[in-house]
Amino acid sequence: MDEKRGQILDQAIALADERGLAAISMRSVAERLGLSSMAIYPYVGNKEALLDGMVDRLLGELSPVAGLDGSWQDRLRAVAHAVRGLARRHPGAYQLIMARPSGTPDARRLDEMLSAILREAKVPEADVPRLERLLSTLVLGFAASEVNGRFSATAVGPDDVDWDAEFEADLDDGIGLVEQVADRPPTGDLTSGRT
Amino acid sequence: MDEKRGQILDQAIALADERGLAAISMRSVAERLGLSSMAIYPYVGNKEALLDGMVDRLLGELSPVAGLDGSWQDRLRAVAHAVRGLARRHPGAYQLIMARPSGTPDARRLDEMLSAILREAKVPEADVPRLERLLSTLVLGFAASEVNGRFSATAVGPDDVDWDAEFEADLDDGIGLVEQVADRPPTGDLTSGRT
DNA sequence: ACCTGAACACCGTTCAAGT
DNA sequence: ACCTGAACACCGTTCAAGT
Repeated sequence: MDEKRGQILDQAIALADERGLAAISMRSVAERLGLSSMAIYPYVGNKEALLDGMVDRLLGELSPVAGLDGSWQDRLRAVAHAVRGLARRHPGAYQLIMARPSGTPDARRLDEMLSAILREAKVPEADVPRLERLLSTLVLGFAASEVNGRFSATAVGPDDVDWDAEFEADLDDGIGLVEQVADRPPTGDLTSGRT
Repeated sequence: MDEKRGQILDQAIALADERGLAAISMRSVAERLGLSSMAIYPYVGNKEALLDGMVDRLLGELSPVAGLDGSWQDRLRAVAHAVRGLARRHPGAYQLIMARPSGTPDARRLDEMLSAILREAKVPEADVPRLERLLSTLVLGFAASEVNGRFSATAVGPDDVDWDAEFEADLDDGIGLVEQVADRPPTGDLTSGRT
């Protein structure tokens, strides 16, 4: 059953958020469902596939934001806020998204949302894929850093950082960057190989 | 001895690059040095500390770029190229840098280089820490993505991406973003708490 | 001072077996 | 069809012991 697979992934994500990624084992996840470790193999394949499944399930939480309308700036803000919310709801599991590339439909949805936004911003077509990668690095990276503390080592002195304000300022700068590229002759096609 | 610790870390990094991060175990690293697993504990502490030590050792490879002169644009390019080179020399070990925050002296050097560059670019002092975090996310994130294939799932169709050209274009946009902030009234101080 | 080896409580995964 | 339990080759780490 596909529903059982979903339950397993949800419990794995909950366990990662509660006890950290290191607490994830085939045994611990199965135990959370009252099963022996071997009982979950038919549903998730193996541990690697379990982790990939968790990533995909997390990205699925972003789909509500796919159907929004409004200006491209508003939609970019909405996507970025959705990613940040995902990271905060899932502080343990989120870093899997940065660590594991994923080519599933749910994973592509984020890319497509960003590409659509860039096209509406009149970014030259040749720059869209590159800027899409740059933006997603920025959005995913900001959320990851806020959550996993890469920046806490960096943070200056004893002051705390106002992450809400920093997030909005970064978003403004990201929008400025997109506008800058849109108002400029295209960089040239960066793909190689036969078209 | 501190020299022995260095040898252990170097062998651990080499092993990660050759066989992947999953191949790193206290036993496998020790075996590479002809030792039993327990023999390396006095030098590296435990496995977590071993991984942190690897991160710090990797970041140490960036120090040659700290003493460069030239325009801030040239120096930003040099830092970014150095990070990218590090990722390409160490495709297996590099992702530890993204995954593990580090507060050691070698880790701070990169932050300080970027902050110095931003100040020379006349970025308002209140924006320096934020932009420093944004830039390092961009630089580290780009290198990580190129190396670990997060983007290969994203890449459009059957075409290959010219990463060299994309890297330079991203660098241009990053410089444009810095100039944009430098030519603007400051966003206001984003740190909270008593000064 | 530096290293080894046995031991313990874990892993992921295979396989044969149970209902 | 779905699940269990024993087993195997691994882990990280502790501890007592060797030189």
